[in-house]
Amino acid sequence: MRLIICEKDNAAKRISDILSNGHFKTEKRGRVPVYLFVWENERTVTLGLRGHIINMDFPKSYNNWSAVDPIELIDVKPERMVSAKGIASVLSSLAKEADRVYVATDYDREGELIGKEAVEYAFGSGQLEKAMRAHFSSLTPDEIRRSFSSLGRMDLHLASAAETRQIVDLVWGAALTRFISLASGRLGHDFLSVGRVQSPTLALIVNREKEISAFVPEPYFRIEALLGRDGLDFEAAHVEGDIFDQGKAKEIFSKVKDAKEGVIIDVKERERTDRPPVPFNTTQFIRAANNLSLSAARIMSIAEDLYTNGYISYPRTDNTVYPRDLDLRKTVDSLAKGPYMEAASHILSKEKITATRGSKQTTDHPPIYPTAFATKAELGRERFKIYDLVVRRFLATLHDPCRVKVTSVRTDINGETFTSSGIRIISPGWRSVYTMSVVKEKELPPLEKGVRVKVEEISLLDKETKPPRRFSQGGLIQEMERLGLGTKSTRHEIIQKLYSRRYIEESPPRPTLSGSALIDALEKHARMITEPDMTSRLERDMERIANRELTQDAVVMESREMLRKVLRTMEKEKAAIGRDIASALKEQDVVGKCPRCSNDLLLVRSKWGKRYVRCSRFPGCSKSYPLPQKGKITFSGNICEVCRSPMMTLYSRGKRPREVCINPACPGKRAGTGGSEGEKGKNIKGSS
DNA sequence: GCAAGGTC
Repeated sequence: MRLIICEKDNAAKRISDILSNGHFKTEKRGRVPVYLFVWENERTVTLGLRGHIINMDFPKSYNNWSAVDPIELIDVKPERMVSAKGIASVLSSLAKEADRVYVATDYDREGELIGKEAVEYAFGSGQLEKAMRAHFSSLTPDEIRRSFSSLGRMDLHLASAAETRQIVDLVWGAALTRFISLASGRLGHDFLSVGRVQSPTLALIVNREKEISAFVPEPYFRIEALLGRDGLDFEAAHVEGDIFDQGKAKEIFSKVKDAKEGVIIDVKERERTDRPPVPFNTTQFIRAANNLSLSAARIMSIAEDLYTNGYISYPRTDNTVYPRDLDLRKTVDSLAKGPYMEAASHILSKEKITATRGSKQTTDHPPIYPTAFATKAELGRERFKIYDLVVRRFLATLHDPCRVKVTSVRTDINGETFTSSGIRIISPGWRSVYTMSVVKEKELPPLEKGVRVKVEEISLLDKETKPPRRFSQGGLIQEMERLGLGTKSTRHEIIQKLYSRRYIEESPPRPTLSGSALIDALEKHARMITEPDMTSRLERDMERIANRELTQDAVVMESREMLRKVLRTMEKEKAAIGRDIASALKEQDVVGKCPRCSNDLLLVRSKWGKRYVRCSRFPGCSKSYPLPQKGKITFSGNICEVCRSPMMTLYSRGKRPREVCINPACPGKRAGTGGSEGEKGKNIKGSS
C-alpha cells in the first residue's frame, strides 16, 4: 500500500480526488478522515495532517520555573513531543500497512519539516532517505499530476533550517520569559513573555506611543475662503497652504479679509486614472477588513470558516498575482448573481479578462478570491461582511480603471492667489463594485479665466500639527510584514497574544504600563530581542543551512553563546529590572481605594487562576471582592455611591458594556438602583 | 505556565 502524507485534510482530499480521477472513498479513523483509492494499480491511502504533529519542548524535569535557573535552559537539549495525538496514531497505524511513503506537504521550509516529522515518527529516521517528495505549487490537476510523475526526495537541509528556528526560538523565548517573570515576581497565570517576534512587535507599539506623548504640537495657520458664483458655493485655500509664520499669515489675511470679490486667474482640467487594486494577500486583506471594525484575529477566524466551507480560497497567502491556471472567467461567471450581477456581467462582456498584479508573487497559494457564490441569508451578517469584501475585491481586480476629472482653479483675491479643486467621476470603473474605496466628488460652478466670483466668507484658521497616529491592527500587521516579523499565519496571533498578556489594550492598540515597562527593561538590558534584526539574521542563517553553507549545530551554538552573554549581564541587573517592571505592574493593577482602610485595592489572581480584588495591605486588611471569572472587565476609577466600593465595567458579547459596583453584597443592588440586578432586569425586558 | 510555526 502507498501512503501519501499531506499538510492538511483539505489538500489530502484534493490530491486524492485528482490522482483518482474522482474515484476515491472517504473513511474515518476515529475523527480523522483518510482517503482511499487505486493509483497506478496500487492501493493508496492519503492522510491530511494538521500542520506540525511534533512540538519541541524542554524535558519535564525543567518544568518548575522557580527551581531551574533560566540560564540552565541554554544548554538543555529540547525534546520532540507528539502534539497531535489523534492524527499521530492514525499515521502510525497506516504506516504499518504502507510499503511506500509520499510526502505531499506544502512546498516550503515548514512544509519540509512537517513532512520530515511525520515520516520520522511513523517509519523511523532510517526511512527519510526513501520517502518520495511531491513538489507542487498549487492544488490544481495539472500541477498535482506533474508533481507526482516527477517525484523527488526530501530536502533534509531545508527541514533542518526550520528545526534550527524552533530551537533558537524556544531557547531564547523560554529563558528570557522565565528570567523576566522571576525577576518581577510574576509567576503562574500572570507570567510575562518574551519572544523573537512578539517583543519587537510590542516595541513598535510602545515606541510609537512614546513618539505620540513626546510630540509637541506646532501652531500653524491656513487661510480659507468660501467663494460663490451663480448661487453655487465652492471652497478655496490660500496657495501657501499651511503657514507656520504667524506674521506672514496675519499680513496675508489683512490683505484679503475685507475682500468682496475675486477674479479667476485660470482653470485647468485634467483626467486622472485610478487603477484597480491588486489581488488580496493576507496582509492587505486584513488591512481592508480591519475597517469593518473587527480585530485581526477575528477576521482570520471568519476567513478560516469561509475557507473550510468552500466560499473563499485559502486565507493564508503572501501571493498577489493570480496563477495562470485559475479560471478567472469561470469564477466571475459563478458570481454573476444578486449584488454582483452588474459588475460580473460587465467583466464577462470583455473579450479578454485581465487582472491586476501585485508586487509579490509566490507559488504556494493563490491570492484570496471567492470560490462560490453566497448570500447574506446563508452566511449571516458578520461572515457576509468578510465574504462580500473578498468578492468585491476580486471583481475589482478584473474591472476597468476609474476615471476622474480633476479641475484646478486659481483665484486672485486682492493680489493673493487661492486654489480650489473640483473632482468629478467620469466613469467609476472598479469603484462601482469595490464600494469600500470612495472618491469624494467636489462640485465647482462653471468658471473661466477673468470671471468674477463673490467672496462669501474668508477666515484665518488656527491649526496645530498632529502627533503620528497609533497603528491600527491592520497597519501593525503591514509593518510586521515590512520588517519580516512573523508570517502570514502568525502575525494576527502575535497581536492577540500581546492583548492576552495585557501588554496592550483597546483598539487601535495602546501599550499598558506593564507593556511599556517590559520594553523599557528589554531595550536597556537585552536590546537584541526587541529588534527585528534578530529575525532577519535568523532568516539569513536558515537560508545558509538550507544551502549547506552552515550547519544547524553551528548556528544553534552561536545563538546559545549570544544568549548566555545576554543573560549574564541581565543577571547582574536582576534586582533593578524586577523593581522597574513590578512597580509598573502594581500601578496597573490598582483598581481603586479600599473602603475600609483607604489603601489601594489591587486586581490579583489566586494560585488557581481565579481573579479577584483585594486590599494591598493584606493580610493587615482582609477586605476582598470576588469577580466574575469570564469576560472582559475594566475599572474606570468611579466609586459606588451606595457602598463606596470601586465600579467595574462588564463587557459581554453582543451586549452593551455596563458599569456595576464590584461589591456583590452592595445594598444598592437589592434596591435596584443601578446595581447589576437592576440592569439584568432591564436586559430581560429588552430581549423578550 | 515559556517561543513561533504549522494547522482547526
